Amino acid sequence: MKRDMNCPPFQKTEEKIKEAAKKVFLEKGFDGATSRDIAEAAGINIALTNYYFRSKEKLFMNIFEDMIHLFFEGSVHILNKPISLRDKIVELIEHDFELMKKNPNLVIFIMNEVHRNPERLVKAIGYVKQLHHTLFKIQVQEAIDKGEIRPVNSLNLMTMIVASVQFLFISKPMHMQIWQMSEAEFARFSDDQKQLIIDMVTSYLFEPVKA
Amino acid sequence: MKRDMNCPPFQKTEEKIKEAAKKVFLEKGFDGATSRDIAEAAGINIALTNYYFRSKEKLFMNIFEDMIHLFFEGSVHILNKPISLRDKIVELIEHDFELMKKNPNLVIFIMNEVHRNPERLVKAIGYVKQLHHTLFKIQVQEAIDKGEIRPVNSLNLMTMIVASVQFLFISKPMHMQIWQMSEAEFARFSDDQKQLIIDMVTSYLFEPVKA
DNA sequence: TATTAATTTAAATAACTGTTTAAAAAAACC
DNA sequence: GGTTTTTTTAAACAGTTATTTAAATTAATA
Repeated sequence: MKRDMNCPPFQKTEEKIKEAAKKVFLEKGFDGATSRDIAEAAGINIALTNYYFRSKEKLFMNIFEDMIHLFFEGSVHILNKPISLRDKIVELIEHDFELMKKNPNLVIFIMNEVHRNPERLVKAIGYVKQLHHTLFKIQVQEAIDKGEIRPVNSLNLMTMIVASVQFLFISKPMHMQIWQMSEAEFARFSDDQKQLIIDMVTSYLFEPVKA
Repeated sequence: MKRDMNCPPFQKTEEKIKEAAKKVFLEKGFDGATSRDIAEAAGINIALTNYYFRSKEKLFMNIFEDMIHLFFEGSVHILNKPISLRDKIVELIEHDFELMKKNPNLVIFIMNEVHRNPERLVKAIGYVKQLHHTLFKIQVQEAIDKGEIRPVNSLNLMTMIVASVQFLFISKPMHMQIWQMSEAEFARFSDDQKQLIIDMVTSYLFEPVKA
């Protein structure tokens, strides 16, 4: 007879595997991670990963989709919030920063896996189509028309913003190695960087220029 | 008796292997690339990679060091050129852009391998210590003291610049997928992005602000 | 409690990994 | 031309890979 899917044992192991797999995949990537790595990190038998997820590839895609979701959902939400353009830009930067602080190797993981296998993104993407038409895009165009900000393509602007934030965390290991930074020093450097980004972007856009 | 190391056959195979290995490693990374991949790409027997480079790890490090060198040498040179700060910033951005155009997956390769194994950077780094004291750093400080530019930490400024350029190419596969760009469209988008970076950075630094 | 289903285990699978071997081929040297 | 050295090859190596099997254990059900 069928088993109640809500009882602890089932959920617990499957969740344990997912958590372990997320950790290992984010650290080592798909190619660098082995089924045994994941099983060991989860403290379970190797066969269980395939019992619950059928294959390494399926387990990976499960987590990859979660990560893509985590990567985009917050930003998409903010891009469509009914707030001023200035506030929106600041909120975008600060949200992205917090996301990166909590998940330091989320970006390098996603970028590397998409680089290795772009087709995977197609399977996981779906709702990201919402990026094509956002309130942000409209607001930028309106602000330009009213002469409130300098003329700028909204996609270029958006790329500039996320580049500044996300590259910092992609290059974190390199920065720490080259400049001999501790975690605390990098955190301080990050905060300075965040402030510079906000300052530079808002100044560039909104500050009136001397004739 | 010893063989003349300058005659064609020796150089040719070793160079063939290096070229193939560079291609494969840059595409798939250390974990994703196999000895057989490289041998096949070079059109040679598998045993030859170990005959010439002793191990996959040694072959990788050989190429990794080249790539680190390629990654830094141009920028370090420009950072120390005796030209104006404004010209230097523009030249830095344009040089990095050209480098990325010619080697689209150089940055994601380096960032990912350093992320996977930071100790490797120590072995390959050496001369990058030159980054610590550059003419650029002095110039920024002088310009601040003279009130010619806004006060800004030179490392933060430098990071901002390379982030904008390099992130674009790290995220190239993602951009092309999400926005359904062709290579040509991405190239155009890149150029717009480059112009925005130059415009934003120089405006922010040099433009006098209305009281 | 007996039975049925779900979960976990150890062991084995076949394919693939980096690396080595020993013999063959090519080149260099006298 | 004959000998020695260097280069290339096919084959095998031992270890690891993802995945499967079939048996053992646990939990659920009636």
